[in-house]
Amino acid sequence: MDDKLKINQQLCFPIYLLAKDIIALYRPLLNAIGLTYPQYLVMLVLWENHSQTVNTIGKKLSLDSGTLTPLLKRLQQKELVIRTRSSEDERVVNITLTNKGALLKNNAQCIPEQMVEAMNVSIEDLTSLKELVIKILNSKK
Amino acid sequence: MDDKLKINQQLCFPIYLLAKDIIALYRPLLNAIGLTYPQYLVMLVLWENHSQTVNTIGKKLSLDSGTLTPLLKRLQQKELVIRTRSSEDERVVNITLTNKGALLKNNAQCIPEQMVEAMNVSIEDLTSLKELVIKILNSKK
DNA sequence: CACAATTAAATTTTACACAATTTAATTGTG
DNA sequence: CACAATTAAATTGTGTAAAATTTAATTGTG
Repeated sequence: MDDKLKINQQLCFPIYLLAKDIIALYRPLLNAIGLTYPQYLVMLVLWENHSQTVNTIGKKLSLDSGTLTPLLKRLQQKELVIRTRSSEDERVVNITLTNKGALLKNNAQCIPEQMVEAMNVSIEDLTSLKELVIKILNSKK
Repeated sequence: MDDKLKINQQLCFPIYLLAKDIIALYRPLLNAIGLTYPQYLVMLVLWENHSQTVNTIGKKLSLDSGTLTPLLKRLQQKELVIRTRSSEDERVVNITLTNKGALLKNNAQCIPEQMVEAMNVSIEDLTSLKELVIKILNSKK
């Protein structure tokens, strides 16, 4: 009789732990450039596309305005982004990288490599993990 | 020239998304029994062992007192647990299931099965994901 | 054109999560 | 025994997350 409610029987608990562990590994690396993990995600999105609406950023990261509005205000305080209301549609807020924000990308270049090293796992395992996770993410309607 | 800082190149972003998605799938199921996901984890640990110290629970779930103290006070308000100082060591707080807390396990029995269905993924994929994640979790020193 | 419906952010509330500090109790060593 | 070091929780502060509500602007239909 195996108890399906045993913590080590749970399928989701390891993923919850891994997600927290990964963010903990990022923390010292991101701390060096003054970002938190969610802030880093926003910056990644902006480094790919200099100026985007709050809505667009939210869709790419699955975050809503309740999370993004204060986060973006913190990035603005750090002078990494500028927030401006769209003139075509006053409801829309455009987030644009400052020069400082764009230049921060240089300091972030080493992070992916440092993370692979910090995780102490083979590229093969990382790759199959990523593919499996993406497959499962896509399996939802 | 692939840009290692592209969001879809990141290995950790899919895991971050999956962890959030899983908690989102749990939410309606756990809402039915009045728990959040971290509260559910604490209850899982207590259903396996009726009475444990805050410290023990924290080690099992990788959560510190800053998170657990208020969470456990909420479980106490719901009359699912009792918090008592140990008489042998006054620094230690014992968390004990109430009758109500123990009985809640019956209402939770169906959740693992409902989750597998909600995730809409084959058992094979879930199993290999879990094993890979555990392997990676263990690969740290 | 009017006005209901929709949309985009912001705000509010509740609840983690973690770092750092504080408080109180216990333990180890001289 | 004394007292520094350690340990366990609690507290404080900062920063996500998500649900629900609010505000303001825009769009669609009669």
